[in-house]
Amino acid sequence: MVHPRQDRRWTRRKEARPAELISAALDLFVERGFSATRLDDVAARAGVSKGTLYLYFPSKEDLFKAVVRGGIVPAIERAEKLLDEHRGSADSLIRDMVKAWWVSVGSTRLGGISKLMISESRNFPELAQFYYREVISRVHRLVAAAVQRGIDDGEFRQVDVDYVKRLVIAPLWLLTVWRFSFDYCESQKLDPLTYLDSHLDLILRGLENDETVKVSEMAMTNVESAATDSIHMSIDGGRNGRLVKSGT
Amino acid sequence: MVHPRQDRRWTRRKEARPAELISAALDLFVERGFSATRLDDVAARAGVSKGTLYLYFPSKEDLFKAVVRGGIVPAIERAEKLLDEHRGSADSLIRDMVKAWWVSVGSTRLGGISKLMISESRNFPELAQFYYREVISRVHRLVAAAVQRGIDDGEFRQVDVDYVKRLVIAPLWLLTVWRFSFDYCESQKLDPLTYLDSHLDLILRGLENDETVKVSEMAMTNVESAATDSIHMSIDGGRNGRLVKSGT
DNA sequence: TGAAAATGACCAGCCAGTCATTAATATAAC
DNA sequence: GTTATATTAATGACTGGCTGGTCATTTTCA
Repeated sequence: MVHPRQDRRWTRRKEARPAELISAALDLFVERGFSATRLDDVAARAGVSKGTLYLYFPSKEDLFKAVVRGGIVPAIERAEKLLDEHRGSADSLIRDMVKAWWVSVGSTRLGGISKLMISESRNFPELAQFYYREVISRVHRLVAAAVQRGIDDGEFRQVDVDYVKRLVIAPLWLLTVWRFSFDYCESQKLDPLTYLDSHLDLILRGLENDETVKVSEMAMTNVESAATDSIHMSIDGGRNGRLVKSGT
Repeated sequence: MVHPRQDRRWTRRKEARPAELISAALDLFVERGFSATRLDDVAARAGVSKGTLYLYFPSKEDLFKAVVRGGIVPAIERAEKLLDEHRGSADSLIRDMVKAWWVSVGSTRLGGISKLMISESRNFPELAQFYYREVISRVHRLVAAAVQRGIDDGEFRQVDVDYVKRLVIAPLWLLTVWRFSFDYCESQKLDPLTYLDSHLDLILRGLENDETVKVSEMAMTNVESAATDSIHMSIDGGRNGRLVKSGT
């Protein structure tokens, strides 16, 4: 049996094709949007012809689904694992989750998919539902669980997690969308890590189970001191676990 | 001189056309996106033929610019006036601004323009720059000024307004984008006003100039009381001025 | 009756998806 | 090893539908 690659240095074989096509498609979808992406261009970027593309994906929409499935879903699975295994304060859990998101999605090409889905959801409802089911609802569940844990542990005050989960996510969403739309319009660039840090500080401070308020109110009326250990802990928790400021 | 409308009940005359076309275009752009909107449809919705549309707008892109200019810019001007004329805490100023945004943009068709711009920014860079210049940068300036006022007055703690302004805006952005993309995917709808309220509570609490912490720390060490008036005011400010919960 | 406004058939170009054809590779036969 | 044959992979010219934009013609109105 003769080894398959001989005259051509590396005749590309069937197995590699789908991944190459998906990677090329991700680039172009993110760059130009779904409709504006030409399948000829996707094929060309993957080094094949359009006909070949159709050997592996029955339609443009299926190609898109494959892009989402291949990129985002694994990242979510990692985050779900993080939630399960995390030991420590809800504060640090949320910080870790945001950091993980930035490393594996936000700062990469995958970040562009959020924007892509926003853009195309109306015109491709089936795609939107797919994305909602496979991505958004899972992320929501993840964040809600983290916030709920904080409430149960008395670390956060009582809030409606269905709303708060969105408030935790919103700035992340904006960050990716921004990077893929108006970023280049802005002369003075913002630093993503500082931005995420500000967000975490602000929102976690907002969530703090604020015994301190009661203390100060009591102080105003009569009593001079009260148990403040737990507060102090949560305040401290709001300071540590910062994102490391290194890569872009 | 015979009055112009006679046989036809209200023969529409030149002056009304641009506004009618812009309104129809807004509907369709928001609903379908820029590329997917057919000029035939825009014309039909405005009750004219495509040829007529071209009498008033030289191209699809110009029509789009007119839509943005006509809808958003006036709303921003009102907000700028609000900033100038507002007397009171920065807390209530921000609440008022968010409320005004909801009433005149967020809850209306205009909200769809944000999503539209996100979607099309890459394919129409000139449009994106126009929008950035005329809308985004002005909104940023507006919010930054409000936050800065709070800092200057000692109501908010020292924060980097360039980042915080984005954190104030992000949930609003997400809300409109959501309404025009994934809203229908979700069985249990979220109430926009509760959402905005949660956001304001959380972020304004996060911004509070937290003398209380110092007070409690001091209480733990030695001193028994301190000036807490300003804190109390800001805490109170965090409770009043809520959005009225009536219309959708 | 003439000017202004409106029309809609038409064109040119674009692109997702198809398929008859060609190239590459595996298997068989000698 | 080599030739013959079968099978699988890849190609790219083609098509059918669509739509931004045009313009010769018709309608409206002063």
